[in-house]
Amino acid sequence: MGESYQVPDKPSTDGLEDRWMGVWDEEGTYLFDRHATRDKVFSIDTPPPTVSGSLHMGHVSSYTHADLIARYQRMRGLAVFYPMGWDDNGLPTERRVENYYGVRCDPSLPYDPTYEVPDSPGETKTSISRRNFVELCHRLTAADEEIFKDLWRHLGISIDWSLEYSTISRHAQAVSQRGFLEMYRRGEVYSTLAPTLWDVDFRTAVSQAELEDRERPGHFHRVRFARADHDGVVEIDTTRPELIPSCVALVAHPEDPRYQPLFGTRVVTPLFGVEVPVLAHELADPEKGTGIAMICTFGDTTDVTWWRELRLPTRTLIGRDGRYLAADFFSDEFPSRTPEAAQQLYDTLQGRTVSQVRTAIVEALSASGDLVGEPRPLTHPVKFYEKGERPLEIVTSRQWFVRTLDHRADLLRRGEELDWQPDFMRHRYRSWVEGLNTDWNISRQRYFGVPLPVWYPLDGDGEPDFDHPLVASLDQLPVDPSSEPAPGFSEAQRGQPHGFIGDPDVMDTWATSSLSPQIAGHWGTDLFERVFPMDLRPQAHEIIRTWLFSTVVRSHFEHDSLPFRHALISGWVLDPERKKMSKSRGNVVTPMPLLEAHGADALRYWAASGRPGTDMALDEGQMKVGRRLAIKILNASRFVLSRLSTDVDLADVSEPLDRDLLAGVAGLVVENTAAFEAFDYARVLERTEAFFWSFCDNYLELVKERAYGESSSPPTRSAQATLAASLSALQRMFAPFMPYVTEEVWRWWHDGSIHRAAWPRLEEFGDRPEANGTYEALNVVLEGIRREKSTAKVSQRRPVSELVVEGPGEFLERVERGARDLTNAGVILARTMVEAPEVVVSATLAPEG
RNA sequence: GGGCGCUUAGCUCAGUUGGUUAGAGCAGCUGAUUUACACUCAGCAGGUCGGGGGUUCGAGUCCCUCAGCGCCCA
Repeated sequence: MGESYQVPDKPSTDGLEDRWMGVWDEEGTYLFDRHATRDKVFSIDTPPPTVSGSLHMGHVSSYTHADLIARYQRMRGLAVFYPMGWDDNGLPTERRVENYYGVRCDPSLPYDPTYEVPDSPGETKTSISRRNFVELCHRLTAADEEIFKDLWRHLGISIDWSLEYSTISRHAQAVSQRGFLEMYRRGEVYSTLAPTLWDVDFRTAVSQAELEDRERPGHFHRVRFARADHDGVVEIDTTRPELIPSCVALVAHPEDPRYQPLFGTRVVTPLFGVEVPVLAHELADPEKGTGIAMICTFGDTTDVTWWRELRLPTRTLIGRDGRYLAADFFSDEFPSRTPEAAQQLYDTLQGRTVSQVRTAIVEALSASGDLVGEPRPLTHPVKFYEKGERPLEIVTSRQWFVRTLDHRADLLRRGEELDWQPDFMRHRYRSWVEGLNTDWNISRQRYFGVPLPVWYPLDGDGEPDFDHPLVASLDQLPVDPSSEPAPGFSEAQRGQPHGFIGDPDVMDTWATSSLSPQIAGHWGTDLFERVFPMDLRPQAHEIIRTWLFSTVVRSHFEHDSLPFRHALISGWVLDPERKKMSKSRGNVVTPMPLLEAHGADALRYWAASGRPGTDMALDEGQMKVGRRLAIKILNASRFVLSRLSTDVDLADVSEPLDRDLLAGVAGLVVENTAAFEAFDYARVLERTEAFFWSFCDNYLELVKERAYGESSSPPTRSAQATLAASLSALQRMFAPFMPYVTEEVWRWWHDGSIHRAAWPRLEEFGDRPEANGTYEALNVVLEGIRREKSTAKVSQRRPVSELVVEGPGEFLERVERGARDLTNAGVILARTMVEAPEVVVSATLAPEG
């Protein structure tokens, strides 16, 4: 035999991560080939994580899943476009900056170039200018991004870091603003003054996608309205008596016989004496309360629907800070029959919060006798901003909207077109699109975001003309309308009659991240044509209605296509007791300590057991198993390679056992390839691992003497060639899962990275060996021998003085074909084969000594 | 209220189109021991596949129904 490979004496998993991470950087292992044509590219629309959030095990799991696919496709020979973005713009960052530095943004303050950040946040928040605030946002997110990047790199996520971007970068801003302008040009966005869901603490509009219902305790109050022209009263039930002064009508179902006589008549609101009509509408629920409800402007989204469809007046009470505004009960807006009393009461309410007013009104209703009975407690769903702490109010404000409702049918069709992994996730998308009830509000009254690239002309009185916005030109992007003048104007004309004002708002963060393919792919360049539509969108299921939906919307408008072909949806990581991890439960596990304790390959092993769409429990036991597998790969590779000739030849594979083993490997390759194509990475790992463990415990035990005997006889060469071919394929099939240990063992006998090596193909195995049952038959006999020895509590090396194998003729033939290896592995001194219908193995053990 | 998913060994999960006696890993128990690996190896034990009903020669798998858990939408 020729020379053998140089392998370490005592291989270890320690230090593999630092070594190979550096080598991959130096060698550019994961760099995208920018010259590859679209058919040779596999492109991934990587989720840009919110860097202001904390790192959690969900990141480890979800990004590992995507990386498994990326590594597989790279080994298939495709140029993998795998960028990384950071979502750093938006409210989460602002909130983190406010808490981290103890500051608050006050846009009315001038920029202070000498501003120094305090060492620690003070008791009360310091007000700083918008520009100072934005600078702090940049500073903190830059630091946060380094922490995230460190985890991704250690985990071995095979990102091409030259493609890194962030959603607040100038490039992303330019793309985002261009996307807006293109939609504006085509009439897909519009601005309007409309009732809008509003968070009174963050003082910004929020979109339907950011809502969540929370069960909250409340009370039903039965309130008496007097009929305007007759004696008698109408009783309504409401959970929001504080809105009585903004009541504009009562409403009941048109079919409801109790209220049909009242339709068209008028009633008078209690306490405030305002006359309002009684109207009919299908959305009134006869089952709820007394079956007749008050419509206020605005208590909830149903009020908005009624207000719009019944063309009711607006009586605004709640301001953007959640406190009661001034109201004039002597004016036409609040036409009161008893203005003095109404005004007197209302003046005590002005400036107070919603909950304070509720208490006051209930007291007043009680005193006036308009409250019927006691308030009845109930639990009901209340709409909250998902990041908010107080119920949303509805305020009237000017906002930019993307037209989604008009395109519902097209968007549903896009959802059907998309390949969902797992398939049932398509229901999430469908039910969301079917339930859309407002267009997508993309403007936010916040600071750290992409500005709307829009100005408004001022008339002679200095009033803005919102219906004729001035829009930026494409070549000036990115643009900040609050510091740059509108096209055709000078900065001196800002705020002047016949001048302009800039739109003060920024875009919703999803309005930017919905363009992640265009940002990462550099829309407008040849790169974009090479990567779009993306092949894969990996993401978590809770952002189907936000990120996935909004990306589909933008791509549908802009490119008349889906933004990606396959959506790979990850489940959640639950704590070891299968409870959802949350800060309030205090059961959140951060990845870095686990990564240090078990190693990246081990964490990836655990993550890879989570199938798409399935929640998985955090399981350190699985990580330990993963680490053991990594060590086994190391040791087995060392054993095989340390005495393996460097000039083996597959044509030398002649022994039936070897041919059978190779047939098994070839079958595994076929299965694994099909499973990976179906995104079933978990099955690939499971099967490869099972095969590999048997390979170590059975095949290696059977052939070690033959393979590493002194001679270079045909049986020895056959075993060596088989070992080389099978080890090579197994290492490569493990490579996507355990990038570090496989790189280590691969480099013992190859130049270049295993992660650039070819995924195993059937053709590698020469003349396609066919299974002949030898391996299986020998394993059955070995198992019988081992059982005898184990039962006798003796060493597995104890010789068998007499082995009797009974079984069908075909079985005995198979055993006979591997008799030499069996004799070596089982230490068999004598053997008898007996033809029989059932397989029975009995071994007489030699005496000790 | 509508929808989706899950329920298999103590734990975490496989189980492909219905087909021998339902599998794996971990944990448990019993052993082995020095040249690949103690981060090892061998063996053993452990399940009326959530309940009920149905289709079928045959059901963990298909249908109906009930229950529990989780989630999505309204």
